[in-house]
Amino acid sequence: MRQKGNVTIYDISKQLKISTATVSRALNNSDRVSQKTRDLVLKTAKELNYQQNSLALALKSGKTNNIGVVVPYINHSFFASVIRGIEEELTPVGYHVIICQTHENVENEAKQIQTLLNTHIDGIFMSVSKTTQDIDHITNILNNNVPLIFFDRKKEITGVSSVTIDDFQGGFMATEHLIKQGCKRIAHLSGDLNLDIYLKRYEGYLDALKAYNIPIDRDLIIEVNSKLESGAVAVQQLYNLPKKIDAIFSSSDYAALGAIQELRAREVKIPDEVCVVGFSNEPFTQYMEMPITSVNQTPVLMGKIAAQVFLEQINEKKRMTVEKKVVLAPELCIRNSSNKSKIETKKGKVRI
Amino acid sequence: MRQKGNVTIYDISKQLKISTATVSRALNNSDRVSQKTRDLVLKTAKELNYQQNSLALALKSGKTNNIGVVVPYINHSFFASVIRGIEEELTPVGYHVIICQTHENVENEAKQIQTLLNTHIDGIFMSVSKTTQDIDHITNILNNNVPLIFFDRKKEITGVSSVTIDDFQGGFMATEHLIKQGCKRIAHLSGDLNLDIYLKRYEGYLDALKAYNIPIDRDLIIEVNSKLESGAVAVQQLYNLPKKIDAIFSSSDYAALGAIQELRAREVKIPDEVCVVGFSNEPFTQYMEMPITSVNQTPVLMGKIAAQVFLEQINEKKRMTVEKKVVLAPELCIRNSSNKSKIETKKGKVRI
DNA sequence: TTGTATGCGTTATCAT
DNA sequence: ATGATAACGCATACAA
Repeated sequence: MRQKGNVTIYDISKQLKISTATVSRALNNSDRVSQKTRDLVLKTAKELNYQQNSLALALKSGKTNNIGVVVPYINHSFFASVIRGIEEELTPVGYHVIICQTHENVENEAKQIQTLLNTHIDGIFMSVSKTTQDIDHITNILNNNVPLIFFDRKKEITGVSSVTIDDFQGGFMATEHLIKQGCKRIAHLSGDLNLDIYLKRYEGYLDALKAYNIPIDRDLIIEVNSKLESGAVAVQQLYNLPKKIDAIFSSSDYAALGAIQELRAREVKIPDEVCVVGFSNEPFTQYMEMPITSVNQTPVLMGKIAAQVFLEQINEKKRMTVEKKVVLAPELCIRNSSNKSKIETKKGKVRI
Repeated sequence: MRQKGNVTIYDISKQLKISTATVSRALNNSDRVSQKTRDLVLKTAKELNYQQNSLALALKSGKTNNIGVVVPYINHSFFASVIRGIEEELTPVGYHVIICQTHENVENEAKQIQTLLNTHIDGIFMSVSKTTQDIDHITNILNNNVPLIFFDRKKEITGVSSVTIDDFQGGFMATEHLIKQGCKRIAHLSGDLNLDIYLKRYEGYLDALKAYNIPIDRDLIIEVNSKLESGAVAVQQLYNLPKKIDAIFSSSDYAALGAIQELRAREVKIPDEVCVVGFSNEPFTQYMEMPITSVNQTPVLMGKIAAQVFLEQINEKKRMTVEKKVVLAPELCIRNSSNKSKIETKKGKVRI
């Protein structure tokens, strides 16, 4: 008794007086059906408007054609753009993208992963939460034999592929740019150094200073969060120092903006007296009256590459562990907040 | 032969030497099991780390606990925030959120809906694409007996619930605010008037002018798209008119920003000579050096309400058609671009 | 209170 | 080339 009116291979087999097995074979382009029956099946399938029931297929094959994406917040510009990239790459090949938020909380992260595994997704893309130290819930993904791809924020786990940008290079490029603008006392607003991305940007900053023989002054390095206020507070702190700064490289666009607001309140001329560079290329950086120089992480591309890595991985999966680390080139978008001499956007180099 | 190592109710039944039916009943809190067996089942289920196979359940019940969200672009601030709201409301009750993009293209929209229906989602949330005229692919959702909730951009279809903001009120509030600032020649940058939301904002604008006995000047009404350039072009056009304007109400924040840039290029003082109000409360509006007054659509709330409407709907579903239209109150965020006299944010009223 | 048997829609194995 | 049937894991109508 068909209640939902959905037509199945059984309906086709009944109408054609053949077995469901033959119908299935015809539908799946098996070479073990005569051309004649195949045509007949295809024809009546179209007539009856047959749609394969993906649920039955999923139960049988264990493959749902769903993938999960786990991020801190889905409406943060960066993550939303990565997800866009993933969707655009995976939808055309038949996948559906399930999104989950962790709110930067490990417990949520673990719970989301658990429910994803329970619905038998075919893969998980994730950017770990800031509070994630313990990784049992992540290795659990691998134990379930589900492909895992990190993007941006990752943990070092063997057998897990990742797509990130070269944060070191980003930090280096930003700092080098400031140096070439003639800046000598360059402050750095770093993020939480327990997170790899912020550590790398910080190291890039240090390395650029060394490369140009500029002494490192620990007083100029301040840890902030990604809030406007903390950028403002940092500037206050910097202006309590005896010697003035002439540039700020911030690991966060929001902190950079807060810093700019505080500088302006102190009537400091930007970029003439102080140049400012942010990180992430948040949409607002380009819309300001004084657009903010920032490092573009090319999030949509990052999502697309992550999707491609996933597709490669499930194809190659012949009982062997595949691990691929893609490192995208950051792109320095030079804007008025640091541009004394009208230079153009600089691109870094890709490493794979 | 368990290949995936996944434990099933069969494993439990075998170990306990009882039937799978009893195990199933115990697991589902049926009252037709003795307390003793129930405890035993629950205990061994925990020991064996039993996880219900949601795929089998889905095949059996026809309910997947997945819902689909169809939007033009997932990384546009407004849509991303609505999705966030949906996720936060639905995840706690066991749903997964699948996202799909249409790129403002009807064919994509139809295709996305089709594949969603094919995976048997339990509901669809959507904001229609700008190019959508024909709605057969949308009514098709209802034919499949799948609950549909519109948010923001909707079509008039009986039996379909929707959550929107009161765009008319938003347009009215914005215009009234400008009038109270002393503005008399208020231009309006409208969006595509085929879309309901833009039409309503436009009507709110007209109504406010009438209410305050300000003559309507057709020359001051210009249709733009949501790009910066079109806002700038509109200003050029407005400044070709013999009489000067003293305010702009734009249905788009982007057009408003473009207008501001052009005004500034012409050295027009904002807000003293011209006040500007946008719509959508895009993040950048508050981060500018001169923050832009805008109408907040409270997108996260919109998503949460939409989710709640969905949950009500599937509960009440006793063969009757449920249709609920929720209209949220817009919130005028008054900022420097229109604030000659330091007023605070105004809230509208909710209609249900 | 518990067990047996069936169906959800498909594919795969084995037989014919 | 085609058919019969088991299996995927679960819930439930019906029996006992």
